[in-house]
Amino acid sequence: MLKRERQAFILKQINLHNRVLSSDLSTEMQVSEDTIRRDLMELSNTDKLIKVHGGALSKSFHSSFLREDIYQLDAKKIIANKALNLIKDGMIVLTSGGTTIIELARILPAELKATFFTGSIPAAYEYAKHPNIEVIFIGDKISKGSQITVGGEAIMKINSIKPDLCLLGVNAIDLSTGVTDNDWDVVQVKKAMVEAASKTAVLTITEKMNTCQKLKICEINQVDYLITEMDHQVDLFKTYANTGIEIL
Amino acid sequence: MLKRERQAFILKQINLHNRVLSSDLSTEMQVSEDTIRRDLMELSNTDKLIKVHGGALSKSFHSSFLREDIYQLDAKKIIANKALNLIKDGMIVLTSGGTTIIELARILPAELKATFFTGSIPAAYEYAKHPNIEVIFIGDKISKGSQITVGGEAIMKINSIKPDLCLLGVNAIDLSTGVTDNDWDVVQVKKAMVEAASKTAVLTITEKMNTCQKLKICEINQVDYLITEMDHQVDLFKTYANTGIEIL
DNA sequence: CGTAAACAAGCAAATAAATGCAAAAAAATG
DNA sequence: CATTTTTTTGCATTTATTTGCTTGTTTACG
Repeated sequence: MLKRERQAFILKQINLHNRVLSSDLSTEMQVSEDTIRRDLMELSNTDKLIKVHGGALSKSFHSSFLREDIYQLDAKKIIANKALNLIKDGMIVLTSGGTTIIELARILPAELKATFFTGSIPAAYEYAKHPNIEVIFIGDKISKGSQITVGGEAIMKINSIKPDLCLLGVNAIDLSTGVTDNDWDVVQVKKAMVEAASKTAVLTITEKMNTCQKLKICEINQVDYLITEMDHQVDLFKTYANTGIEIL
Repeated sequence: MLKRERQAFILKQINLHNRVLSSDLSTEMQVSEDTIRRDLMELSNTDKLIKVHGGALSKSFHSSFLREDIYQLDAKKIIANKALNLIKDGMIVLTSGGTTIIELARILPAELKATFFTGSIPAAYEYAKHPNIEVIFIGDKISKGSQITVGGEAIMKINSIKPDLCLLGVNAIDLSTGVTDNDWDVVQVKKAMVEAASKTAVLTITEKMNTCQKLKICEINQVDYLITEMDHQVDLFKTYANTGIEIL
C-alpha cells in the first residue's frame, strides 16, 4: 500500500467516523503504529485533521460539505446500502439530490461501471469522485435551497433519455396521496424523472412515511421500490406492499 | 512495446485500479523501472495522473473541495479581488472552473445581482450559496479530473448565449502561442466560452505566464483583460499591454 | 503514585528517485 | 543510401524516502 493511499484511507475514515485510533489503523492497514503516527503527523501539519494522543479527530468544522448536521445519518446509510442492490453494471441511472442520495453516491463500490444522470450539484460531485462511473449533469437554472437543477431545459433533457432506474430521495410519501413535495420547480423535475425511468425507487426515512405535502410528484403505483432504514417485514409496510411495491 | 502503448497501458491500469506500482508495471511490461518512472513523470506533467513515491494514483481519486491544499491561495485571493471590478449589476457572466474562479465565487459581494453561467461543479456550488445571483449550470458529461462539463451539448449551449463577460481560469498563457491547456475536451469548451462572450478576462498566477501547453484555446488578441496577483506596472506585462490587453 | 499505552528521536535496512552516461533505435537530413 | 541528429532506454552511482525497531521519555488514568 502506497503512503498516499494510506493517508487517503485515513482521511476517509476520519470523515466517516469523525475519529480514528492509531492502533486500529495500524492493524487495518498492516503497518506499524510508528508509520501511522508519522502519517497523522503529516496530515496534521497540512491541516487535514487534528492529532490527539492515541489517534486523530476530524476538523470538519471548516470543510465545505458538513456531514455532522445531516439528520438521521445512520438511517440514511442503511437506506443507501439497500439501494445498492438495485444498481447493476452497465445501467443508466437517474437520481435526484438530497442527503440520502449523496450517502449512496459515497458508498458506490469502486468496481461498479454505470452511467449516472443527475441535476444535483453535491450528488454530481460525489459521483465524479468515482473511478468507473460516467457522470452526466442535467443543466439549467440551479434552485438555491436544494442545489438542484430546475426548469424547462432540464425537463426536456430528462424527457429525452430512458434510464433503467430512477432513484428518488423524497420528502413525503403516503398511500393515498402518493409522493409529494413542496417546491414547485423541483416537483416538475422529479415528475419528469419518474416518467422517464423504466423503474422508480423511492428512498426515505420512515419518519417521512405517511406524511404528505402540497404538490404531487406521482401516485404510489408509479413507484416500484420503497427503501427505508427499517426491516421490510414491519407492519408499517403491509399496506404499501399490497399495492405491489417491493419493499427493501 | 512502444512508448505510447506503454503509457496508454499505464493509464488504463490507473483507470481500472486507481493506482499503480512502478515495480508491477516494470515486470508486467518487461522494461526497467527507470523507464516506468520516466513515463509516469511525463503523464504527471500533462496532468493525466498523480505521481507518488513508489507509483502513481488516479487523478479523480485525489481531487477535493478542501481549501487547505490550494496552491498559492493568497495570490488567487488577490486575483479574485481584482476580478470583482469587472463584474457589474445585471451582467451575464460565463465562467470556467479552477481554484481561482472558486475563490472569486466565494468573495462575490452579497449585494451583487447578476446571472452566472458555469459548467464547473465546485464553482456552481459556491455561486448557489450567494443570495442574489442566479446560477445556470451548463450540463453534459462531467470530466473527472477537473469537475467540469465537457461535450457537444455543453458547447452548443454556450454557443446559444451571449454573455457580457467570460472569466477564464487558465493554465498557461504566452505572448506568441496565446492561451493554451492540455485537456482536449476542456479546451473545446473554453474555446466556445471565449467565442461566445463579448469580453474575455484571463485569470492566472504569474507563475503560469510565459508558459505554454499542447492545445490552443485562443490567441492573445482575443483576451481583453489579464488579471494576475502582481502590480500591473511590472515589466513582465509590458509586452502584453502593448498588444492592447488591459492588465489589472 | 504506578502502570500501561503512546510518543519522540535516532538508527539501519530496504526501496525509490535523481543523475549522468552510453548503447541502441528511430527519425531526419542531404 | 549514408550519415547526422534526436529519442529512447538501461545501467551504475549517488541521493532521498520510507519504514520498522530500539531506547528513553511523556502522557493518561485508575
